[in-house]
Amino acid sequence: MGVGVSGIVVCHGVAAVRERLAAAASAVPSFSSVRTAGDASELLRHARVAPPALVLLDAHLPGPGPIETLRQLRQVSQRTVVVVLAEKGDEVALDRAITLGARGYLTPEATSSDLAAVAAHIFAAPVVPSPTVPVAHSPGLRTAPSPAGGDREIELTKREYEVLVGMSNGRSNNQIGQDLFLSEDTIKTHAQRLFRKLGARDRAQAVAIGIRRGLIS
Amino acid sequence: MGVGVSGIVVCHGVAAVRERLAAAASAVPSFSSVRTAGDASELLRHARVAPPALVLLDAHLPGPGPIETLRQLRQVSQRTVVVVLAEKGDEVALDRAITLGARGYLTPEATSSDLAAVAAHIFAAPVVPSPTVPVAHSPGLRTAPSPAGGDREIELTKREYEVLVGMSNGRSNNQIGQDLFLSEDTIKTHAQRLFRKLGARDRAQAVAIGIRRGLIS
DNA sequence: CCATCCTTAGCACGAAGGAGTGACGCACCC
DNA sequence: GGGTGCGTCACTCCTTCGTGCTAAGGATGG
Repeated sequence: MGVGVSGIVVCHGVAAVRERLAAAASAVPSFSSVRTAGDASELLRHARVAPPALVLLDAHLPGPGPIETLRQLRQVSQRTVVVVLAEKGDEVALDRAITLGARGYLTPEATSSDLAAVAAHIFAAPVVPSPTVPVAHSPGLRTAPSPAGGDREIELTKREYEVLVGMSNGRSNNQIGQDLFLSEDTIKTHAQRLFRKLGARDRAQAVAIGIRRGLIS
Repeated sequence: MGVGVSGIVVCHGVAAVRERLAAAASAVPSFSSVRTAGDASELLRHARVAPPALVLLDAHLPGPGPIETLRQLRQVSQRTVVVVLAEKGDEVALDRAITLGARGYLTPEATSSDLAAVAAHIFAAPVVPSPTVPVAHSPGLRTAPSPAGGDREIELTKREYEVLVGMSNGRSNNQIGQDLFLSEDTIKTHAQRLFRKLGARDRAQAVAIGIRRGLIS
């Protein structure tokens, strides 16, 4: 039985293909909230507004191309599953897409049952320990080494970590400085290095990245 | 065999008890980074700087008292396991502490082996699916309904959710406005209500709370 | 119909945040 | 010895954020 998949974006340069696939997707019972995008920027806007669970991505997308699009999509929506729309012979684009995290491919002629089959395969629920027994109520320290991964490891210094923790608790730079017996300017310096390391533009994104990567909890 | 527990804070009003317990904790092989606190504010400072895995908390803490302290600690460090230090007869304080998330109690005379036993019990690793098989590499949509919990559910409106997602991606209010075809001022309004609902002081904390509660990923 | 909520939007204001730069001490390592 | 990275602090400059207030339209539901 199919797992519910909420949030699908069909991204294809050709309106006819796009609409046909969207209709096919809407016909899948376990799918909900199907949207369409005609180019990369539209897809990214969708992703920023409401990260989709599944994206069907045109292998011959106009503009930046599917590879760059995939890369940008990854930055915005890490957990989104991407399936590339390509013809059988299109090995090159496909390989590069896979290395960037695409989870498979479909031909643009895919039917509803094709989509359902792919989704059932990809979204097959991994076995998860039941949280019913009291023991599992435990917060569980370090259950898995690192749920994230993918990119290279980021190592924070002690100070950077402490500053990041403070940020995640809604403390101002000044307050963090008081917590650590440091001046606010010093916190700003650490914050700046922290942002560079994490690739964050501000503290909100830094916290998001930090939690997603398991640097803080 | 004991799971490694890194970050222990012994918080007790009496220096002698505190030090003795800290020494006992340091003697446990699987424990590392043992710190002490003489009152609530010291404990909270420790927690803000580096969230501990385990806190031994005096049931008769001076000042705000252990209940209020526990409540504040919960806000700063959600995953920290708290064990209350109380005498056998102290049912009242104990009950209230348990409702606030304390995981058990010890007498102030606890020895190293007591601590080790408690830790082994509490930090017993829950069964976790091995991430070695390729299937488990799946991002896994909605594997568990909500890993967090505890407090009451927070319901965000569509707009609030979208704004929160934007924040977590490091977008400015102005940029979020462009993503949603809204004015920056409108984003501010949504942000304000978002902060209220989440109990956040700024966007960084809002993102932290949002992710921890599973509102966003 | 009225109450309530969501949504949108504006304005003003002080408080933070973030970029950039420079500087000094310290530890480590080649 | 010199390079590198970390930690600390200061200073400027500009941008952004967060808050308070007000207001109005639409949807919903009793």
